[in-house]
Amino acid sequence: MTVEESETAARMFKALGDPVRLRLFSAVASHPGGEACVCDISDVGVSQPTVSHHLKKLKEAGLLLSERRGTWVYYRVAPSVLAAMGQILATTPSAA
Amino acid sequence: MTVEESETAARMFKALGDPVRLRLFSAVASHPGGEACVCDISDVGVSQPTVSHHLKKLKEAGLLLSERRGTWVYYRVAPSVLAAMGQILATTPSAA
DNA sequence: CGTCAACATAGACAGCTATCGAAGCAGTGC
DNA sequence: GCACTGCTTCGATAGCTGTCTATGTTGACG
Repeated sequence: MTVEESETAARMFKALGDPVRLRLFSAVASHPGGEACVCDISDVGVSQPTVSHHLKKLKEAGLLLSERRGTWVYYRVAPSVLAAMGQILATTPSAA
Repeated sequence: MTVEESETAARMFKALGDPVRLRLFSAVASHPGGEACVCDISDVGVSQPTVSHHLKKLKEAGLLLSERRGTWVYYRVAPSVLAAMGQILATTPSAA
């Protein structure tokens, strides 16, 4: 594992290394249609600006994408992340 | 995803959310025999006390186990983590 | 144009964290 | 018992982070 690889992967792990962000990511990933607007998932126990802050971090880490449609902003899991999950399932020998 | 679940999982992600720790974990996991002594993996670009500090964090997160044998201390991936990996491979539908 | 709702940004602050050098502890071997 | 090696712990410090309140921005609707 190279230094560069470890830094990219660590950035993603780090983004998921907060309970609030993990619940937000999980909520987006498991939402019907594969996407959710902020108002759908902002009931995680912190204030609205804090939710926005965490979603920004998840976006910066490359885990989520956002798109504005009218008044609402919709978030969905980045395709590259889904691809990475598929990659893991395809390349892992049997069960570690 | 419950609050409790998210906190446990986030603790593990957070532990892997540092490039140095990720390389250490990777080095242990990919080492012949499934275990490695500190001297085998401590070439990650930081001082030796810092390596020890990171290994402690990985142990506290439940990702690694350590065992002293004579002068050396050996680290290996925790069985529960290996089991969790197997679980993911077994329960994930196809490719996310 | 004015108002309202949905999100984002700015600024501040307490708490955590990664890192180091120095010192301590545990075994080995002479 | 003494010195040496491998690793951990201690103490200090600079930098990051999660949270809040207050304020901006963007679009919808009369």
